[in-house]
Amino acid sequence: MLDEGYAAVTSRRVADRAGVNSGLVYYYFGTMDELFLAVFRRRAEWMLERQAEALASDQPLWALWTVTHDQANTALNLEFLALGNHRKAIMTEVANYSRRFRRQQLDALSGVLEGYGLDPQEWPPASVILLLSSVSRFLLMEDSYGLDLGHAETIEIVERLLCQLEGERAPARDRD
Amino acid sequence: MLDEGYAAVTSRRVADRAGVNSGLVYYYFGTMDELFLAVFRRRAEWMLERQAEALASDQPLWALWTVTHDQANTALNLEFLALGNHRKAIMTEVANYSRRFRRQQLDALSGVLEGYGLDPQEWPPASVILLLSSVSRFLLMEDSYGLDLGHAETIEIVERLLCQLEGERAPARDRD
DNA sequence: GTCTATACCGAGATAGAC
DNA sequence: GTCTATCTCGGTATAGAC
Repeated sequence: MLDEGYAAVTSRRVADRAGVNSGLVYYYFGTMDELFLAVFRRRAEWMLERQAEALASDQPLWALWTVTHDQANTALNLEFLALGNHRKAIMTEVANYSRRFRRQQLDALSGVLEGYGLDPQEWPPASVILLLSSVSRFLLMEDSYGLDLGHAETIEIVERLLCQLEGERAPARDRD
Repeated sequence: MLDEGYAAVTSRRVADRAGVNSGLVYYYFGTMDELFLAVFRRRAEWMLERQAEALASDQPLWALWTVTHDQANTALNLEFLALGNHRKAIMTEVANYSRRFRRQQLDALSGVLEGYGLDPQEWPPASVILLLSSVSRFLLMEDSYGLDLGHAETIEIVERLLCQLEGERAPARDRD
């Protein structure tokens, strides 16, 4: 899916990769759509856990920034989004999980941001999260086709703001 | 392409829609990839012109914000991006045009932003453009699957900043 | 549960009549 | 230039042996 796009994911190739016959795909999943949904749900659940861990750190903003800034996730999400564009069931699932991600971020950060002295009137937590997420995703998207004009400076700006709010980023323990 | 995704665009269906035989697609374009490239290039050229007009206005930031905030473009771009993900020629063309778009924005806005009193050290023009573009795109992407949590507040923030830099948005003449 | 075999469809692409 | 006809391939999905 990452290398060749969702259209390249066929029952035959999946079965080949798994070392079984293509009939088994239908035995276990029913249709290809169900297979895509199963993959999506497993990934999404795993990412929700990862995000929950990140948000539970003592520097939740830095952690969110780090966890969002993950190339593989962005590329795959894009693929699922494009897939959802013309498969209703998948679109619905993408929407549901997106809401859960956003909710989780909001629940974890609303109090924290106020604690940092941010006026929720002027800088609503939902907006701070949205701004952080969108910059991160957009840069990664551009990276994917080799466009990085202005990226370094922009990352610097974001991280400067994070520093002001949350202090220096603590040294990573197991971040790549 | 918008309704059903790029995979649904086949030589037969294109020919049907045009009221001709599918062989003609190959007569005129050679391969389906060439057809996609032709569509992409024509659209991109048109959008470059639209962007140039926007940037030439007396409120170029507002104009850029408006022109970027266009649903149809975002959805189609996503589709081409996904298509490019596994067709090298298309990926290359997406990259080239993205660079031209960014260049055009930079050339038009660098001076303007400095004129607004923005310190280019603290707020490099490339970053301001990147921030504006990424928020706009991200919100539209979320809109496409019905997620709008925090959107209104975020748009308000962006437009508040635009106001500070460029004054009230002038009443539209022929915006949508 | 896993396989082989196969039905069926529609894709990309080409040949050749007109 | 436009058509019909057709080749070849690979997709989804199912039936039925083991």
